[in-house]
Amino acid sequence: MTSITSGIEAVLARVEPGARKAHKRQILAGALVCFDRDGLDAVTVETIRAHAESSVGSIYHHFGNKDGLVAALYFAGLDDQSARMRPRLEAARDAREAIEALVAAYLEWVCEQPMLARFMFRARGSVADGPHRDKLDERNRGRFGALLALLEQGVKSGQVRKLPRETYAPLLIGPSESYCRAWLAGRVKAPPVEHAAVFMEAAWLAVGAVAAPRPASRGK
Amino acid sequence: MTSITSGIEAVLARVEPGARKAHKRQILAGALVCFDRDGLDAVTVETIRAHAESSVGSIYHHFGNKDGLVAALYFAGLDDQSARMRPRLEAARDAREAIEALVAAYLEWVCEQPMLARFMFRARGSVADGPHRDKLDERNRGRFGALLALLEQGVKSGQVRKLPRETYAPLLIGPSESYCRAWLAGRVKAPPVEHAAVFMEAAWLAVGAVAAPRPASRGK
DNA sequence: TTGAAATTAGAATAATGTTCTAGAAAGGCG
DNA sequence: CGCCTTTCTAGAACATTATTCTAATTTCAA
Repeated sequence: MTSITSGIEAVLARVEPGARKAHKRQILAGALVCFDRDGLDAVTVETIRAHAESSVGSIYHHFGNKDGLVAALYFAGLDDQSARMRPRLEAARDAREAIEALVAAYLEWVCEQPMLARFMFRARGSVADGPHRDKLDERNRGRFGALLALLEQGVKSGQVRKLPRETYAPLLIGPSESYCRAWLAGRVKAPPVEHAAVFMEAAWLAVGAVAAPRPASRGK
Repeated sequence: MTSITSGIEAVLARVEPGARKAHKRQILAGALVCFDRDGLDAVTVETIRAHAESSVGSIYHHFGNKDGLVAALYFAGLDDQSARMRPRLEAARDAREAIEALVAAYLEWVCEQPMLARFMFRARGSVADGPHRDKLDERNRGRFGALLALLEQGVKSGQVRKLPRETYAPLLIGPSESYCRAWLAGRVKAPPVEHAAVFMEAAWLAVGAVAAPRPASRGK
C-alpha cells in the first residue's frame, strides 16, 4: 500500500528529499491531515506527535516550534505551486497566453492539492505576520516578477491596458482565489477547473486592451 | 477627550447599544486594538483584560471564550459593512449601478475601518470553521442575495452575461478583496479607494455583456 | 427597600506550548 | 572495524495561557 493520505507525499519528497528526512516528512504529512480535519488552532502539538508516532523532541528539533512547522508546510506548498506554474508561464509567448496560463495553472493546482491549498489559505496570515514575512514577500515577488515584465511589454505594444502596477495581480488572480476559497470551504460544489474558462476570460478582460478604449461616461 | 482609538466605537455603539453594555464595548474595542497590534494568536486573554481594565470573569461572562469574542467582533464588522452598503445597493436601478455601488462601498468601508477590516481578514477562518459557520453563511447569502437577483434580471435583459451563478461574487469582489488585503498588510501603499475606478470597471467588464459577445478564438 | 438577575472579580484548575537533559542512531575517518 | 562527532529521538519537567468556578457586587424592577 503506497499511502493513500493525499498527494502531499509527492510534494514533500521534492522539498525534503532523502531517506534521512523520512521522519520529518512523516511529521509534516501527518500534521497536514490534522490541520485539514480540525483547523490550525485546534490541533495541539500532542495531536501531531501522536499522528506521526513521533515525539515532541523530534518535532521541536526539526521545526523549532509550532509556527515553524506551519511555515515549513506553507513554503512547501508555495514551492509546489510555483513549480507547477513555472513551465507554463515560461512557455507563454505573449501577455495573454501568460495570463491564461497563470489562471489555469493556479486552478489546476488547487484541484490537485485541495488539502494543501486549504491549509495555505488558513495559514497565510500566520506566516505573513510571523518571522517569515520577508521570505514570503520575496517569493511572491519572484512568482509575479516575470509576469509583470510581460505585462509591461504588453502595455508598450498596446495589448495590455496601462493600469496601476499594483492592481494587476489582484485583477488577475483575485477572482480565482476567491472562488477556490469558497470551494475549499465547501460553500460551492463545482471544482475550480470547471470554471477555468470563465476566470481566464475575466482575467484577460480586466487587463487586456479590448475593442473600446473606455466607456468614459462620467455622468453621476 | 472623545477617545482616539479608532472609528470602532461608532460601530460598537450601533451593534451593542446602551449604557449597560459600555463595559462590553470597552472589552471589544480594546481587544481589537490588541489584535491589530499583535495578531490574533499572540494576544492572550490577560492582555485583553489588562487593556480593558476588566477581569477574566467579565470577558468569559460576555463572550464565552476567546473565540466567542473574536466572533462577536467579526459579526460587528460584518454588520457595519452591510449597513454601509445597503443604502447604496438599494439606490441602484440596474445591474451596472449595483455592481459599481458594491465595489465602491466595499473599498470605502475598508478605508474607513482599516483596523476592523484587517481583523476580519485575519479572523475569517476562525469564524468560518467555528460554531458560527451557519450564521456566517446566512449573512453572506443575505448580503449577496439582492445583488444576485438584479444580476439574473440583467441576464434576461441582455445587460449581464450568463455565467455560472457561483462565479459572480468572486468575479465582482475578488480583485477588490485581494487588493485590500495587500493594502492592510502594508504590501502596497495606495489606499483602495484610489483605485476604485479600476476595480469598478473590472467588475463590470467581468460580468457585463459588452460590445463583442465573445472573442471565441479557440486556436491553441 | 428588597430580592432576583445580571455582572464583575480573581483564585484555582486544566490544557497546551516549549525547554531541557539524556541517550540512541548515523556517518565520517583512522 | 572502532572511535568520535553530529544529528536525531525521547519524554519528563516547566511555563504560559485558556478556562472554570465560587463568591461578591451592582442593577433594576416590584
